[in-house]
Amino acid sequence: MLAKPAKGRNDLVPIGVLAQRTGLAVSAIRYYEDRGLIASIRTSGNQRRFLRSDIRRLSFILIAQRLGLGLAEIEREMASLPHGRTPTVLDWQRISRSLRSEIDGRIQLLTRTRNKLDECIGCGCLSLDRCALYNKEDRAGAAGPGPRFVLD
Amino acid sequence: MLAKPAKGRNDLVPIGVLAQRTGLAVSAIRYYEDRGLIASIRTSGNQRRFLRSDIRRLSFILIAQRLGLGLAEIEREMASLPHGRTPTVLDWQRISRSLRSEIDGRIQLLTRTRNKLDECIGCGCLSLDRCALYNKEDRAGAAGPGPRFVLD
DNA sequence: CCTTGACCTCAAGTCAGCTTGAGGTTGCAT
DNA sequence: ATGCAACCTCAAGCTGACTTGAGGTCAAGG
Repeated sequence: MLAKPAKGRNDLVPIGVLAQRTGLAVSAIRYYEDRGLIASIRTSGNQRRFLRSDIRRLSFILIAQRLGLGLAEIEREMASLPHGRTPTVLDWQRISRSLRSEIDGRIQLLTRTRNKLDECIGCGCLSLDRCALYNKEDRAGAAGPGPRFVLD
Repeated sequence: MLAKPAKGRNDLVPIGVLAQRTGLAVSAIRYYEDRGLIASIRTSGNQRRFLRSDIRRLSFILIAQRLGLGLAEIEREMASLPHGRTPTVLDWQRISRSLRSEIDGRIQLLTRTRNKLDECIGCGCLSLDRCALYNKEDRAGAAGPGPRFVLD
């Protein structure tokens, strides 16, 4: 019994394993599948089986979410990572660079806001017309969409 | 009839004026009133009348939202601004400093994340166990809650 | 054989922060 | 006096990202 039918070299994993490895809830993974973010095949008993590499796909989703991307955006970004292929280093580099510039943008926005707030601290006007902090020009939300908001 | 009932020195304004001055939708202002963020009195005909100073309260809400605070948090912060009193410069300073540290935190978090991402770009591992980007330690969401998400 | 736990589907619920709609009233200018 | 914009209430809907619940199946160990 050295060459077991694919049990020792376990390529296909059930949903619970994915959940455990990623920290996601099972229901969340099913939801991602519905949304088309990951794919599965079914056993004869209709249970999902995922590729081990989907752990990486999920990791990617989690990371991207941390950066404030919504699932739709992630979906777009993921379109380039073929289902069932482990993302190569090159894939990952391309995407991380794109994420990096996302973060950069957010940091800049926040920094600008902070500077304005500093100007404002001495002022106290709170005038929508004059306040540097609140002008229509660059309303662009320091906040992004997010999964569940953990902040404390 | 020199002393008109408070018409010339228009202290009380209808909801539409608030909306126009703040850029908020009328429905949003009513919603805030329901939530207890601002208060109004009614005319004999059951229409809301707000204090002019509520423009400032609303401004404050808008600014705080931009910084990623949720209405509940804002409510808390506002508890110190008595209804119907124009926030003093001191009120505002205290609060803005508190907001400032909020922003600081967010910037730091993002910056840390960016650094980790940089480390990761050369790595490409995407391993949840090893990846600096994704560890349970400081899961704390680069994203915050937000009103409507405007990003582009 | 039986239980336990992991799995399945599908519908509905949750939270935040509003908006939309239906149906009705007020207030101000002409 | 009348017209009409601005106001009112209340209920329901929406987006995003899930969770929860009900009701059922599957696989393995004792």
